[in-house]
Amino acid sequence: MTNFEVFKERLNNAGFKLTTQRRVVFDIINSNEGKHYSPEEIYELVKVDHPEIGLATIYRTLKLFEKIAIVYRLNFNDGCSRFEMNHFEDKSHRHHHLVCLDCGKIFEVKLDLLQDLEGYIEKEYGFEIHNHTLKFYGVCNECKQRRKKCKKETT
Amino acid sequence: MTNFEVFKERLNNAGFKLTTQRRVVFDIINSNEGKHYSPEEIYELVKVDHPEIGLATIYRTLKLFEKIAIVYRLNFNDGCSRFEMNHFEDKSHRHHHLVCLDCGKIFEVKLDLLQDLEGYIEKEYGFEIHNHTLKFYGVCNECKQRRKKCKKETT
DNA sequence: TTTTATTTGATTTTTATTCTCAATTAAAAG
DNA sequence: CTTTTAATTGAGAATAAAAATCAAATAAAA
Ligand SMILES: [Zn+2]
Ligand SMILES: [Zn+2]
Ligand SMILES: [Zn+2]
Ligand SMILES: [Zn+2]
Repeated sequence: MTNFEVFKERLNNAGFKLTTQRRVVFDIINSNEGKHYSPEEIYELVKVDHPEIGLATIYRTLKLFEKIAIVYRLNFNDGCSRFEMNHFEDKSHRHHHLVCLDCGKIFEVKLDLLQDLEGYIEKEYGFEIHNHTLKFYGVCNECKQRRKKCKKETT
Repeated sequence: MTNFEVFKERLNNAGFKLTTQRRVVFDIINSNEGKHYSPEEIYELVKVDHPEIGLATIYRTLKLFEKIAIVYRLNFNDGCSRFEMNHFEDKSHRHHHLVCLDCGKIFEVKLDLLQDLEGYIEKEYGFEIHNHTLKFYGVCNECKQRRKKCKKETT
């Protein structure tokens, strides 16, 4: 079952229509693995082939996609929400985010490693975990190298 | 060293003045462990004893506190930032958040348990971790009980 | 006490997101 | 393939959190 088929099915199950607008937004997010687009960015990409589609529709569509679990809404404290595919076909595909405090780049970590913690929480708090988001803030490898180099040059 | 002394020191080191407004906002956040207040909520609490303090000052102060690592900015996707003390005196005090999808309540988990994952990330990605945020979404114990009860009653 | 740069309150401005509503359209029914 | 119907859309207005502005106030250095 392809992502698109899952998408169609979820729309149907929730009683929503498959419109051109929804298909276009889906395609952009689905074909940009690893990107974390804002509504405005998606709007710009949509405009290229579909200048008739309005920004309000982008916002509405993303909200709908979030509701039927087609996308995840991410927050990197940069003044807007960002979105990425929910890779439903592959549970192990969930990932964490590394946010570089220097260059602002976002990296993805495919390994989950939260089983212990989740087990503890479910047992200790009786909290039934459905999902999680984990972000690490720090300095990426590239920026670390650059810092070293600058240090050397000033010595 | 008390939280307040650390607060004064950090203001000083960063070259900022200790004003009444800053002291009042600090006191409210510092004396409300476990709470996650929005700027508006802090504004309401500040008003009780200091109706002369304006909302813009609350926003400015929280931004400053975030910069000098007095507070953390939290995001629970409810339309505003929320803030809590950075418990600097005790590193092990960092905690994760449990967000109940039913009742919206926020719970805190004091256990970190991310050492393995952090070690893996530092080694595998060369990413130097300074901080992290981890949220779990699910159903809290209370809401789980309520669901069970409702199920029984309808049987 | 005087000086000076910082900070503040009040207000306006900005900007992401939502709302409104008439016109359009997907898809169910015939 | 039409007709019907309710959902959806585009354009623009409305909302609301947060930031910017600026003259007046004030902390802290001299
Ligand atoms: Zn991602
Ligand atoms: Zn970097
Ligand atoms: Zn907390
Ligand atoms: Zn609950």
